[in-house]
Amino acid sequence: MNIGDVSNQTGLPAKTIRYYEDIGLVKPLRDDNGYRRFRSQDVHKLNFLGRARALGFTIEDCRTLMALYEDETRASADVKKVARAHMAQIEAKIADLNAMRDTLSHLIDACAGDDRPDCPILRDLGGKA
Amino acid sequence: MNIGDVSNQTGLPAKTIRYYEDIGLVKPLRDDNGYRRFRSQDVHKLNFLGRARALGFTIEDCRTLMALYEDETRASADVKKVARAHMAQIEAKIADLNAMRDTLSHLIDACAGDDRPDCPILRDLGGKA
DNA sequence: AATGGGGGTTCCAGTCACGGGAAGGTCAAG
DNA sequence: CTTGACCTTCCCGTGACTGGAACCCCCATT
Repeated sequence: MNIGDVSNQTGLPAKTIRYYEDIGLVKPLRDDNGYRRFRSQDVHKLNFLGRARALGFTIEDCRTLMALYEDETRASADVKKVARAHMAQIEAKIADLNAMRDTLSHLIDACAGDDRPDCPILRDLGGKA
Repeated sequence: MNIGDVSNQTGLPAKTIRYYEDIGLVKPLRDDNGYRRFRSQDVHKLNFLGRARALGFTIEDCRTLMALYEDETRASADVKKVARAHMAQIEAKIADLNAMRDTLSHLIDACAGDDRPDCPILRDLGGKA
């Protein structure tokens, strides 16, 4: 398979696939004309990566998870540890965003949103709370 | 005031303050020795920027908000529009993260987390759902 | 044989909002 | 006079790509 077919099958842009090769996540073969030739195991790996990225894992996490995936003697505890650390990050991010949203929500509600200049949002940002 | 004092007063790193000057958000004066000299209005602007950034506004949003802040003839509707657009982004992000967290949460719960290799997390990533 | 179009390739630059660190000038205190 | 804490500019790196230029390859049509 050429990169275009793989892109269609996995939903990953060709650019992204090349990037993943660059950083050593996949190692497709090469045809005589220089084209990448992807085996089914490469496609499988790329699907794995796509799903892991969709769950928000960093590339380095993906590298770790791939290694565990391919290691028959892994301990599921190691996988769980990575997943838990990642979930903690996500929850922290959600908490930050919720705080922002709550503040913004109050300010937006308090703002008339008409053609007059008076605005609680700018008052707050200006520090005259 | 020199940059260090401003950094202490605003809580912004000196690097950030220099960066904000670079991109034209503040325009401190200069002393003969080349040091930046910040007037109170500069400090005020930087505090504004710090608060806007803490609410997650992009630098370009900050630029817009600053311009509105300094425009006596603004319409609060314009401010509200920027804030609403930003809040929509935040809510979209929160929704994404919540979806990730829910999926991760299920997978983590299903994973034994012991020394055996069997792992639902990897099974899911591998596509054998 | 030339051409056109739709593949593919590499490499370079840009994104966003800074942070790290080097190399060097300035200033007040001991 | 030297130390140490400031300040300056400049350039590189971050994460995970994306866009674009310049070029090669292959098949089909004129």
